[in-house]
Amino acid sequence: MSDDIEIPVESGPSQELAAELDERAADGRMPGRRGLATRQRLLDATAEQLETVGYRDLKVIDIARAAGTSPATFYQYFPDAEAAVLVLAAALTEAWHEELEALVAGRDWSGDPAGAAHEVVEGFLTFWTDHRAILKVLDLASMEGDFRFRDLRTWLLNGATEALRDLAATHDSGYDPKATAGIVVAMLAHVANHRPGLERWGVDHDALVAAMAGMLRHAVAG
Amino acid sequence: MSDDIEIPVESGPSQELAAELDERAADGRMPGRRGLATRQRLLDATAEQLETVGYRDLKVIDIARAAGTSPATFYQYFPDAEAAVLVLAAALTEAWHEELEALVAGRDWSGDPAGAAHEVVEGFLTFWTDHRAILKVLDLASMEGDFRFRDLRTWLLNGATEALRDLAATHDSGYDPKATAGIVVAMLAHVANHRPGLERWGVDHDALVAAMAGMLRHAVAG
Amino acid sequence: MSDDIEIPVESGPSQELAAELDERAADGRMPGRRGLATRQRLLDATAEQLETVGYRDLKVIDIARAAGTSPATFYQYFPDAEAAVLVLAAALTEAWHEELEALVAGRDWSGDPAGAAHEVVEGFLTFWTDHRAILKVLDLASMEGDFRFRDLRTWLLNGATEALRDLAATHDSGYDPKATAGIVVAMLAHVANHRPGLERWGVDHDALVAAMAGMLRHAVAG
Amino acid sequence: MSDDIEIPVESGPSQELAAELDERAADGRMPGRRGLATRQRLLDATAEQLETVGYRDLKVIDIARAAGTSPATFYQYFPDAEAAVLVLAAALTEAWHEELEALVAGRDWSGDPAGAAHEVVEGFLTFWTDHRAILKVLDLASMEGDFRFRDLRTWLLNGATEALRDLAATHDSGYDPKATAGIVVAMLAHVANHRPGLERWGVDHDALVAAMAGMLRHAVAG
DNA sequence: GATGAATGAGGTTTCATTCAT
DNA sequence: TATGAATGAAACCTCATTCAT
Repeated sequence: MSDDIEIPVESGPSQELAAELDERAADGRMPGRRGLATRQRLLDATAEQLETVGYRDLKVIDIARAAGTSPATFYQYFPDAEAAVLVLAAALTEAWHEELEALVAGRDWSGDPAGAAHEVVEGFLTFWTDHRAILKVLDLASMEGDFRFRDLRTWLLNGATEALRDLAATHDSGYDPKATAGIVVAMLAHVANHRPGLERWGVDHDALVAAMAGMLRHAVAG
Repeated sequence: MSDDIEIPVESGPSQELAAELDERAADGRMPGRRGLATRQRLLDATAEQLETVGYRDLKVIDIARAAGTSPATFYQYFPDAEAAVLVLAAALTEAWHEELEALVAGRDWSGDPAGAAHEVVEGFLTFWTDHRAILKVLDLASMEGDFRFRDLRTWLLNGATEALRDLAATHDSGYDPKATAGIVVAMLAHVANHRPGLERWGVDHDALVAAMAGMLRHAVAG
Repeated sequence: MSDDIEIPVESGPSQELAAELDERAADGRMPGRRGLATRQRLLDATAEQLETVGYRDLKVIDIARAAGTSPATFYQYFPDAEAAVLVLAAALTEAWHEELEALVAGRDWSGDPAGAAHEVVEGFLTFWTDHRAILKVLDLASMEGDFRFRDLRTWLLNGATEALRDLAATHDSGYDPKATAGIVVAMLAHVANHRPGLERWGVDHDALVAAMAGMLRHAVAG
Repeated sequence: MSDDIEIPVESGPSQELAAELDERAADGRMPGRRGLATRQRLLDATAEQLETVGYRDLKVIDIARAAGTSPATFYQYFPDAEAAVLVLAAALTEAWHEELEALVAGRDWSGDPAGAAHEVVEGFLTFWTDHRAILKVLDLASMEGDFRFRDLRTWLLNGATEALRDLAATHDSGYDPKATAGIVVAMLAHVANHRPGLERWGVDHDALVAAMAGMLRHAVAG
């Protein structure tokens, strides 16, 4: 283990992000009620575009159209399309960081480990599916080394991962609990991303969940 | 289980791809030695761009420049940038399909299951790291539902996945062997993609490999 | 000489300008105390922008921000950015027309022509340097044929030029006194504009002033 | 005098300019015959625009239209409109640097100083009028501190200015010959720029030339 | 009086793509 | 075979300007 090089994500995403996430308009002023509503419509439209056309083809002009405004208005609230995505990702992180932690930590692992594992897997897959558009961006941008997105991703998953690590640490498997936790989350994330492919290949949902729950339980609960 | 809707990937990538992959030039003729060399330079340049700028920013103009030619020449050999990527992906699939199968199947699972699992994990991570640029595209495009890339990805991993499934089937874990195999591959792939992130988070390579090997062994060899 | 086509600038800038210079707000009403203060802040901000970014990049949005207001407020007082510049230029003209005349006329040319010439040159350079931002606009717009700015420029310099002409007329140099006066002012203006360049080229301030004073004295005082 | 801080313009415009002036296209390659012709058409169109609409309103789209091409083509040859202007200015400098020097140095100053002065003034005014559009940019940009343009301007006028300095140095006026030369050139330049204004004010061409020639002669030839 | 908010309009810039050589 | 050259098309982005509050 090398805890010493661990980055401090316990306190939330980095300070640098703050500047990119604040709600001020292009002229530096804080928008009023109406402005914030427009901003929100633009964010909704961005999410919508992300689901329909993907990150690669995200265009300011399309977001604006979908929001019922003009590109000029978009630029009042965000410097570019990526900034809006970043806000969405931050909002997702904010909203789900603790929920995901609770998804793992709030289970009866000692009384019903199989049930706990099952619930975690189902909960995780549901979460991932519900938000796959943004999570895809988070994944992709992280892979490409974008610090802002990677920090958000780390923070989003951090609570759950640490809860899994703590669980894994309670029994001696002979493996690094941290590594185990990381791997489990990776497994869940990747399966969630590629579920359609797996199903097409002939693996149905229940079998998938059962097998993952089994692996999860074995890994963290012995 | 629904083996009945399983798509026939055993025989290699779909026929539709063939048209996109052939080596004929824009005028329908088969290029000669010199033409093929140019085509290859363009492919190499495409791979290079994929590594440096990523899929999202892949541009014909940059590929051509990197290959020391002009865009016009590029269009002699490929209809667009994606087509070149497709060729690269197909070549990777072609070259590694059996290697990956052998990576799994060619191990002494009964004699030294721990060693076998370890070798599979290491081999897989190495493979993925060496080709991460193209594999990233394969992943991304698969996630976005592109059939051509998804078929290639399936075919690339098919040998290994089936070998894992067969292994898993030899002992009764109570779980669907196919699901198990799919999950194991997913785990390997995702960890490979996010290795830098995991290491930054404080998990070093050896611990990661050990934990994955443990999970792999438990999943497919009991 | 063609005094007959001479335009009558003796009485101040043209009537046409009046409309552009009045202090009424966009709605035609005369602003009150608070409104005039805002207007003045906008003028100050315009001058500030002129000094920092120049005429070419003057933008209503920047003026408003620098004044601590919004563009909408700017349009309450001026139809566009140029109008504010015009007001600044007119104010400069108003304030300096007589001062510049006195700078020339109020000297002891018969008793101490060398001293008088020296004082005129120094005074002129100082004036020009202090107001170079607006004078640059006056120059540029005049060169581009804008009547409003050219009339202001003419009126600004008129008193001084005529005083020089009168001086030149008192002795017979054989040259047109008016031409002489115009040339002298041109020399002063251009040197003032390009002082940094001349100094970089290796001519220091004192040498410059001395030489100009010499030429000025010879031209107008024989 | 402070020759020690004199910048070395004897060898032509700075090296940095070279990069901005070379004829390579946007892709870094050297255009062929046809490409260079197009480039030249764009330069001509730029000069034309400069004369009709001025520097402040120079637009790539207008240049392209005037050249009978599209903006995209413009960007093949220049990074922006200013770059084209810079090329024009450099070409003017290149073409006239020696001519202007000869205009001063190639006169019979000892035999017919009045005639020499007259010819210099007339030649200078003609030159300036013929190229006023670009010279205006050179002046303006120099005043705004743009090194590239200022270096070009210095180099353009350098030959003539030094010739004037040498002349001034041959008789003891008591003034710095360099300052005198700089002032004379300033006078010529400014009068040339504002000739229409002076004529409107009632000074006709001949009187202007005569008076300037007189001043010039007195300043440099005693 | 002041200004939040919205946007039409228009120039900038980049690229994929074509075609004649 | 290769490519110089040109450009349509489309997105980006910025501002001047307006209007309702």
